[in-house]
Amino acid sequence: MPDSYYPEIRRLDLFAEMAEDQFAKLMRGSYIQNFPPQIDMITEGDPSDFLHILLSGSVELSSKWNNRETMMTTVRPVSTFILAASINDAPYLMSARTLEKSRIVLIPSRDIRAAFAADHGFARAIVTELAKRFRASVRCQKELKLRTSLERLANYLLRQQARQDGAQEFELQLEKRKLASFLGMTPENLSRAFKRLRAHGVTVNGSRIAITDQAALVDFAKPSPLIDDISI
Amino acid sequence: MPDSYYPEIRRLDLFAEMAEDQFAKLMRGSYIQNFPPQIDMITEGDPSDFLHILLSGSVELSSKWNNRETMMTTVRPVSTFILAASINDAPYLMSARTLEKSRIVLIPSRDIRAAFAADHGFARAIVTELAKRFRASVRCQKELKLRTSLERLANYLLRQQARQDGAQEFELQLEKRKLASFLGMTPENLSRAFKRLRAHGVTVNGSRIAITDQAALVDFAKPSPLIDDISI
DNA sequence: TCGCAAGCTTGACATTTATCAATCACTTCG
DNA sequence: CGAAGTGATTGATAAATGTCAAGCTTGCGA
Repeated sequence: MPDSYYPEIRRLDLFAEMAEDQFAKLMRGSYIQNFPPQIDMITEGDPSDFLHILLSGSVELSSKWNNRETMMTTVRPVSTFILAASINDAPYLMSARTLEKSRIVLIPSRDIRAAFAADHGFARAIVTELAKRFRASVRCQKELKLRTSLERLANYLLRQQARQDGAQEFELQLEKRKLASFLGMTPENLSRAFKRLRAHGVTVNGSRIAITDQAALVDFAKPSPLIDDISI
Repeated sequence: MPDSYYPEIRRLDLFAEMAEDQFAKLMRGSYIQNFPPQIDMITEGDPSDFLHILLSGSVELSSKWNNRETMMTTVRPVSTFILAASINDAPYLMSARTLEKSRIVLIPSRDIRAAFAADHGFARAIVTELAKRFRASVRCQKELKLRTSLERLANYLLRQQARQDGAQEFELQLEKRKLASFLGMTPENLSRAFKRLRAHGVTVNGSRIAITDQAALVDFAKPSPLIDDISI
């Protein structure tokens, strides 16, 4: 892999504390690949030979069962994915598909495990990262079990707003059909949910969302730090 | 904590590879407590000062939002819980309550983090454990999003059967109301679901389950290793 | 033994969500 | 420009799930 990508990757929490020589060694064994949009990169159930790092573009992780499919999460740069499978040398639990043209670094899982053994800063970073992701996953479960789809949408909008600097208006980062799948509902139901949120201060125009009555939306959504606050 | 408990704890994957002196040090700073049934030990949102190890009894982890409550999981001996919060020094995402009289070891989170830094075998065990739990959580999410409540129940029964050596008859390990909450449904709905499973080879008598037509149940439940197989 | 409490079940009904079909809006491309 | 395709919306309907109230078991203690 060309050295020019090193700094970008180095900036990730996962690699920030790693010793220089270890990092260089890890990078030397890695590949960089460019994928066009809508390419299936990973199929759930396959063995996990590489840790993936998304440098640019976007990737969705999804799962299937019995002819049904659901989007689990979207990955945005710069971020790793499939860390847990890679660490435990276990099969992927989710499939990955590019949404846009994407540049992706592939680090052999074997090298990751070796670096973990050799570099304590890296080991600590992996633990922190894994613990964070585990907690994110628990939050998702809580949301699915405790909230209706309308409440999930309302809280999703508040989270998106916060991510986009709290602006009153912002763009959805996902196609609506993908958003519906992510929230665990059908596109039709999402469409109706948007309509129902008008009564709680939300105006929709295509992919543009305006929160016209913040207080009303918050009052309805009842966001909780223990579900919605990604920083803890 | 009395030395007599050491071997039991030592047998956990988490501590198996730890150096003897590190392990002894960790244990010296720990407490052991006995809790009666139905005691709230941990409230979600509180800071996580201890890693907990359940030696005997059983504990349920649950979460609340907006006056609704759901059971997330039950912990059975010997097993740790709240590892991720403890590692990341973050607030608990779930509450813990004893189901039965329980004996629990409390290890200060600070000591866990110190041991992690000092003992590489322990660090590796923590990563393996966290990755395993993360994957279990992802599987739960997949199940919630991809399966109806009837399908979740059918697969739950197959998993329980496998855990109890594949016997044709076995006992539910949970009160039905708790099972309903765990599966993300109401007790009434669970009751009706059991009835509907009669058509797929399941007979229920109180908490005793008999799978009278294994093939029919499997055909309906369509268990998948990527959701149901806890060993990968 | 009786009676009560807790959990479970059942029925009737309401709400939520999904499905199917049709239409609309918008983009792409010949 | 106009046709075709894709995604979004809408309406009608069905299925899944929740709610409420009542009745049913069961086990325990007075």
